Amino acid sequence: MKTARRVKRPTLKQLAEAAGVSIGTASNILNNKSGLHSPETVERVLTAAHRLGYRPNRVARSLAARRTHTIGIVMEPQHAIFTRNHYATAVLDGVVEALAPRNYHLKIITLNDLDPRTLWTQLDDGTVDGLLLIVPLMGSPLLEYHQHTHLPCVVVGSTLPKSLGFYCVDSANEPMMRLLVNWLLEQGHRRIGFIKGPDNQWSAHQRLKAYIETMADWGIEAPPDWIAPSNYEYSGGFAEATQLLQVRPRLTAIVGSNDLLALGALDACAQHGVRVPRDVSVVGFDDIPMAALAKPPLTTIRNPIHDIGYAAADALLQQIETGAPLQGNCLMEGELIVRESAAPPQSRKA
Amino acid sequence: MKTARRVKRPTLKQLAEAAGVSIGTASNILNNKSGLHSPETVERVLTAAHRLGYRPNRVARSLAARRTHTIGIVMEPQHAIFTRNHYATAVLDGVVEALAPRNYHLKIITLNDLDPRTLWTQLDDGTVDGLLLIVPLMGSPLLEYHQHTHLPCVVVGSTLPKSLGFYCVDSANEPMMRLLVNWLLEQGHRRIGFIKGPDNQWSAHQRLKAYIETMADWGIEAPPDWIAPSNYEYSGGFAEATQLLQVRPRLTAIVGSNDLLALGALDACAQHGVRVPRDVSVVGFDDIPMAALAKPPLTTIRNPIHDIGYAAADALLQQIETGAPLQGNCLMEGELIVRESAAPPQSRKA
DNA sequence: ATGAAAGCGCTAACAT
DNA sequence: ATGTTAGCGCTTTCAT
Repeated sequence: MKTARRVKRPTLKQLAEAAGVSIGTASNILNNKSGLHSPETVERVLTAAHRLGYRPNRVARSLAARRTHTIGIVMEPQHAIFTRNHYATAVLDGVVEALAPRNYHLKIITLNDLDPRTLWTQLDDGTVDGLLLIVPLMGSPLLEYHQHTHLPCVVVGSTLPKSLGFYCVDSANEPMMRLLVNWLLEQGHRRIGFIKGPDNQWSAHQRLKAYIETMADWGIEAPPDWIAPSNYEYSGGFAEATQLLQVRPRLTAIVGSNDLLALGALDACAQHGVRVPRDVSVVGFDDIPMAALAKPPLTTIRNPIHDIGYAAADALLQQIETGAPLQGNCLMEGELIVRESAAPPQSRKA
Repeated sequence: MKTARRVKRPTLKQLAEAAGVSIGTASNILNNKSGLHSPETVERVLTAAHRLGYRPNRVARSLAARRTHTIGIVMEPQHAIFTRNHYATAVLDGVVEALAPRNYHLKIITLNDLDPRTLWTQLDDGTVDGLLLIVPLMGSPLLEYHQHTHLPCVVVGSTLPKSLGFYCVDSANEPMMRLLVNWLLEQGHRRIGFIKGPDNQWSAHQRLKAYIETMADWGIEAPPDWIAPSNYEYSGGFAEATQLLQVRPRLTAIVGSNDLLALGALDACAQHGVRVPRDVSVVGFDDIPMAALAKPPLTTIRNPIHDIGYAAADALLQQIETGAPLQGNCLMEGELIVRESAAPPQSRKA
């Protein structure tokens, strides 16, 4: 029975000694910069590494190479709860998927607050090669990014004004919302209500704009009481739909500008004895997992969030590795998912 | 207009020079090891740091101090999809919450596979001070942990056999399932079916055991066809409930050993015209967000997953900082959440 | 109270 | 093809 205690992990130096080569040679071989090395030397080093149980110290490597092979993902503090943030969770999945095969690592950066005195020290601390900013909000200190750091950066889930200088990967909010509203109009709906997301999110404004413009395309000017400002949450959808149900003459359809809002609207309808889709159609935006399980199953637009996360990570790595800043934005579309919560409006027996 | 380009971030050395102190002094002051330093020196260093925009390089600090202030969270490869893994997501939230105020950082470690040749090099690479193992499975190479590394470690979501030598933070699966089944029995149910989780998860065995024993306490020996092996997923619940609905004489209640199974069961009932809870009661385990929104809302047990994540991170940090291995396990309970998917059995008009 | 100096474990440029 | 050496930016003794 061996009682040898390996107090410390072997270092490259020890490995080199054990293999009878120089430390530089050992380093090269372990980093696959061979082809320049005799097969037997390679063999000797690899064998010794295995025998000693050598494991490279990535921290030392990062310091010397000035590359950490790690990226950070940054959220607004109030959004940093994954169980209540399907968007961030799905982005995370996409990022993880993009990183794994490229052997990059991922750091979740959780900010307690966005105090500008400490913010940039936390973000730019040498531990990451680049940053993914998840749905930065209007007015966020994060938008001053380029004044404070030169770390490569990609914005996810907000399509920012060009002037801010970020490369953004996001849903094509306007085309997608147009598609959705257009479809409702084609189904025969004219009196369509809209529950809007929070004022500090770009996507909320973009989706609302698309709704208004699409209605206008059909010659309809939506009055203020058809548009309910809310917050992208179930409870908001429930509350606002309750209001929209009071509009007279009645609305025949309600657009939740995300699925959570629509799900809340669905339950508000059920609670008030309004049948969906017979009395009113309800549609959402995102196609979160719960949408398909709703009663009735929710008609919505698939938001390719996972792919957005993947593409964003991909773009960031490219920027890190080429050093070239990315141009323009990447806006991804998603198709309409027709389920059972929407149908052509019934002619009503008044 | 300044056109100065800061090509490189200032280093501690430059800061020290600028402040006219030695590098060691500057280091001490920045790390709040003052009290040993004259106020004016402190002042000079801090001012210089601010003026230069000095930001400590955490990588260098980690190398020198041999502490990274980072922990890693490790999942089985097939579970590393957060959008399909509410458990891991909720644990993540708890961990994030525990880490933030302590100024620890978090690395998500995504393994493509558990190949033992590369596994430990990936886990023990010097970038983390400790590891959180999320729901390791029976037979997983991760269980050989202590043979391969001495990194501090805490297991989350699996209560492992003592012999494996891990400190585990987990739900108190047996007491909680006992509570649930007991309640059903108290409601008058006797013919209670059970949908079991996957064979490679300890929790599945523990929950089943509690079901069987609680039934036995009431003098009931559940026959094999009351127990449906499945996989903790919605689709499994749907399929197995469909089978359980065929059992004759009829079951009056079905226990999904997690909420997803119960949700599937709920929909299977709806699909087959079986009314819940009138014809059959359905209960779950976990209280995931969807449970409350189900139709009817699901009666279940609250699984304090977030708190488990928090406690696990807390335990790990303690172990890292004291160096003392933790003793025993930490099993957390959760209360019964009575909603509308379960009711006393109806006497049936045959 | 402050400074000097020796690493931490590795990469990369250069020399041979 | 291999060895030597100078850092990477910081912490931490040990002197003073």
